[in-house]
Amino acid sequence: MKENEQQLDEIVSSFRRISHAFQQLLWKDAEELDITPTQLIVLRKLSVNPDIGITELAELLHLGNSAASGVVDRMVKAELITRQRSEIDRRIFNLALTDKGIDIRERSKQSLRTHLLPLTNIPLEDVGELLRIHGEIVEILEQGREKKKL
Amino acid sequence: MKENEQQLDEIVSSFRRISHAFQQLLWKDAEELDITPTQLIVLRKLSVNPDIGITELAELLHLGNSAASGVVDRMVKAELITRQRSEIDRRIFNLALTDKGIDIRERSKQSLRTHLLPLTNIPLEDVGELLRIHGEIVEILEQGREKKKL
DNA sequence: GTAAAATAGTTCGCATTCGAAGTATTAATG
DNA sequence: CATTAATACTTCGAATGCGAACTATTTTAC
Repeated sequence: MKENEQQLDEIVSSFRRISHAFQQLLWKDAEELDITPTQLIVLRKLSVNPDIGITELAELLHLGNSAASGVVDRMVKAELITRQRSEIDRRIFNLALTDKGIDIRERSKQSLRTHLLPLTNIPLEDVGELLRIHGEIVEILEQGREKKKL
Repeated sequence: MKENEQQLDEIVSSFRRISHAFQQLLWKDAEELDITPTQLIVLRKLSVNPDIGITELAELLHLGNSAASGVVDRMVKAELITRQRSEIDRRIFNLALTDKGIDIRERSKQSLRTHLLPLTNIPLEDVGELLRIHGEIVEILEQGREKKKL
C-alpha cells in the first residue's frame, strides 16, 4: 500500500516537472514575440480551426469557459484576434485572427521549430507509447470524474 | 516537416489535457478538506521532508521561489504550517506542519487513496515507460534551456 | 405562443504561477 | 575589518486558471 502511494506521488511529480519544463520553454518562444504561451496556442488553434466560438476554443485548450473568455479578452485588446457576434446565433462569437495575429503566428512557427526541434530526437515509438499511456491515464481520471458527478 | 509540427502539437496538447485532468481530480480531493491541490502537495512534501526551507520546497514542487513564497504565506495564514527563522542561518525559514496540517494530511491520505486508486490499474511496465519517456523529455527540454542561458 | 430549459459568454473572487527588483543575512575576498 | 558577492526570501504587476453566479439568446415543450 505504501509503495502505491509513493508511485502515485512519483507520477504526479513527474507531470508537474514536465509541465514546468514545457512552460519554461514555451515562454522563451513566446517572449520573443511579445506574447504568452497560452496566447501562442490560441493563435495556432484558431489558425487550424477558423471561426470557432469561445466554448469550442476552451475545449481545444482544455480550459474552462471563464478562463478562455479572459484569454480572448486580452488578445482582442492586444489586437491579435477579433471577436464578432455571429449573425445566425447571436449568443456565439466568431473568433478570427487579425493580420497582426497571423504575422505572429507565422513567426512563431520558426521559433517553435527551433526550440522544439530537439524533441524530434525522441524515438517515434516512444512518442507513440507516451500518447498511448497518457490516453490510458486520461480515461481513468475522467472516469473517476464522471462517477463523482452522479 | 509538417508532420513534425503536428506531432509536437499532439505532445503539447496531450500534456495540457492530462495536466487538466489531474488538476480536476486533485481539486475534488482537496475541496473536501477545505484546501487546494498545491497546498495538499506541500503538506505531503513537508511531511516526508521536515524542516526544509522555502527554496528547497520550491524545488520539490518544481516551482519558482516567489510562487512557493506565496503558497507558504497563505498556508501560514490558514494555520496549516509554521514558518520559523532558523537560529543557525537567519536567512532561512524552517517550515513545519501544525497539528491542523498533520490532521488534514492524514485525512488526505484516505481520499487520495480513494480517488487515485483507479490509477493503480495502470500496468507497472507502463508506469515505468511513462517515467522513462518523461525523463527523456525533461532532459531534452532542460538542455534547451541551458543553452539559452549561455 | 409563452414558459421553462438549455446554451454561450461574462464577471467575480480567489489561488497559482512567473520574472524582475527589492531586502536581509551570510560568506568570501581583498 | 570592510567591501563585495552569494544566498534566502518577499513583493510587485501581470497572466492563467477555477467554480459559481449572472445576462442574453435560442430551443423545447406544453
